[in-house]
Amino acid sequence: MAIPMENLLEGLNPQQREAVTWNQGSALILAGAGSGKTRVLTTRMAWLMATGKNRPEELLAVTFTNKAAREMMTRLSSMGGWPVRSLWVGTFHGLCHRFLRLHALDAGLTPQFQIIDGQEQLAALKRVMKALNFDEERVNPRQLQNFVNGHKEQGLRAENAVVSHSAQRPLQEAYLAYEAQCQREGTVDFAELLLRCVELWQHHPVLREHYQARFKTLLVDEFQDTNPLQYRWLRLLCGPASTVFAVGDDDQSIYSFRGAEIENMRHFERDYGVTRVLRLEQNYRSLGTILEAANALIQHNAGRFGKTLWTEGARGELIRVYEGETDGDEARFIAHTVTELRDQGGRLSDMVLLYRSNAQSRALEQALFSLNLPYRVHGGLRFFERQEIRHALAYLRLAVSAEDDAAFLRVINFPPRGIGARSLENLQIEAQTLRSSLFQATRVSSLAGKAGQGVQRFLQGIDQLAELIHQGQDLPRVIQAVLEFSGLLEHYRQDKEGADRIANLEELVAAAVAFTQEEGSGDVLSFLAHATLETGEHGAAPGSEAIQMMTVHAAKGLEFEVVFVAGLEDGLFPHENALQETRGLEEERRLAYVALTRARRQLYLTHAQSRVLHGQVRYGVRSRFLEEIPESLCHILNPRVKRSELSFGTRAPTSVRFPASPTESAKAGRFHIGQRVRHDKFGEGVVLAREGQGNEGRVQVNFRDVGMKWLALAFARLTSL
DNA sequence: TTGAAGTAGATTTTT
DNA sequence: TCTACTTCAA
Repeated sequence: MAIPMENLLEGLNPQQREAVTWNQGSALILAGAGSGKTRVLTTRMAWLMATGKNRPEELLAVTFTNKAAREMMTRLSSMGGWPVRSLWVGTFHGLCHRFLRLHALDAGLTPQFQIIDGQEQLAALKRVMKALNFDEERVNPRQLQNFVNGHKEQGLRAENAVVSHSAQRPLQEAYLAYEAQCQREGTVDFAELLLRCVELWQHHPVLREHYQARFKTLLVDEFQDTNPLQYRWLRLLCGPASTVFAVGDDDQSIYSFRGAEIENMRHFERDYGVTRVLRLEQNYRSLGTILEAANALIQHNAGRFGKTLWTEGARGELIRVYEGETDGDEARFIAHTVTELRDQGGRLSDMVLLYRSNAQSRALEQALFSLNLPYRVHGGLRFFERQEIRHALAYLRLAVSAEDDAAFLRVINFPPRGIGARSLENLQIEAQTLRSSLFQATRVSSLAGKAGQGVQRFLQGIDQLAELIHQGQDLPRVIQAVLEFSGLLEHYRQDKEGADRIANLEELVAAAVAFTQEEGSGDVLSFLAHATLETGEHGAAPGSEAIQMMTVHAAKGLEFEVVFVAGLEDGLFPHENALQETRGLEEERRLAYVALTRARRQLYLTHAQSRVLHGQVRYGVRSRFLEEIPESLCHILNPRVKRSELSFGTRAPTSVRFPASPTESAKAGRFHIGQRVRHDKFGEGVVLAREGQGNEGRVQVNFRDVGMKWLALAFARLTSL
């Protein structure tokens, strides 16, 4: 044993210790925010192994994110000398993928099956609709996607779909056709990974019993986020002699729109004979006042398991509440405060700016920018989601599986080879009569002769690629070959803005090198799965000194010294779509609870009297969630002053305190925000926003005559007035 | 094949 | 009001 037992349990509080050493069957651990949940989970695994209760191969731990899975692995390996790499620790999707690769044929899949992400799924559904001659007016592709995923998350195939209105008939029909199309093309979407796995075990009792006997302990992280399909998955995998160790927090359930059901926690109690729920309530993250506020807020929800966070630490400062006059004012307040905190020695990377919806980031970014504060917005495109990367990988996919029409369509005319919509239509017809894939149809079609060498070269290139893969050529070299023959590099070299894309393509080769080293093999299929399943972190680059900006959803699981929550108005947060029913409102409240509990030391809650939304000025009321936090915990920064009492005439106090003054924003460069400028063609205007550095960036200018324009500084002839 | 022009849709999104 | 996407003309 790598670590003696005493050391393993050392430093755990009594509740954590009880959870770790639980010995009475399945357990449900109610783990509050910042209560050391991951530590308990990993120590539990280590304890099971150290006591000889389980051998490593008898454990299976499942999480929702790759990050969480990695964190568990890292902690485990720091705890001792177990063969961590051989452990079954991963995301639901990652583990399902593993099972399905092992038993592809039994699951009714081609061994070359490819995983598609949400975007590719949407594209696939649009193709289905086209094939069925469905009007995008009548059936909305997004709605169809929700229909499909919603059903899959409930474990329902198209044939069993719930069709309550006649308007849903077409949706079911499309779902049915989509299933067939995926089967034909050898693609599997995210929900399908789970569903196939469940069906695999249902249809193959021998397999199911094998795994049931093998995995003695199943550990589940973030249990409150499981959907019915995942619940069933777990139920099937858990054998008569196995136990489940489920860790979750009903108060942090914020993904019901993705099919998650908190009720699963109640079902769990019932189905797994849980007699006592263990609670981790001691919080190691936040100061007392912050916890008090969070506790008070969440108490307004009904039907909770119930828990109260507490800390041995100090109470800390009061929560600062600021009411802006406008959203711009709110943003300037935050930017000013950030500056102050930084000047007092605070680190920007210890601060986060949270909001309910991405649309809010704009105004906030503008304010930060004009004070020259570096910021980092989370939630943009991730590495493997970039267009050029998708293209490159599509070539790879096509080489692996000629049936993959989605991949074919992505690359047949990119870079352009003169294959227009017309030729594609003909191809499609040809493929249909031949009952073959588009790629195969291309081989025999007249198009190959007519449209000339481009297509010939394309066909040959894919064949050669397939040959390289067949020979076992190493992955980076295969990708290099893709880049060369496809013409992607050449294409982006012609493109004015292609430099970044070329850099990313080179990065792809680097990623392949890294992957090959980590995995110890350069299997193309594994790499493609990796690309879809692990879309690449888009978190702040480590070491970058910038304030982070993200939605509250994205902040779950993270913590920061200082947290700003902006836009606390009814209609925004809680969001208006959720105001109707209690369930929705309660989820919004949990979301607010998540937001508050991200803070270690300082918490700022802000809102605005008016804000511009969808181009219209909206007058908001302060969020009910603010009212639910005891006033005694708050320091209201701007006690309401009646306009008539002001000596500034019509100006409100807030706009006096936080002006977007030129002196502050001038630092932003030659064209600072608020700067009046002239353009040869557009006339006079005012700079409203700016992106990028120096001459590389672009500015948004509101021209008196022609309105708003974004102008690249490198090209636009702008003169300051 | 590109660009302009028009139009729907605008919460959150671990995989 | 903005943007992302489709449609239409050249």
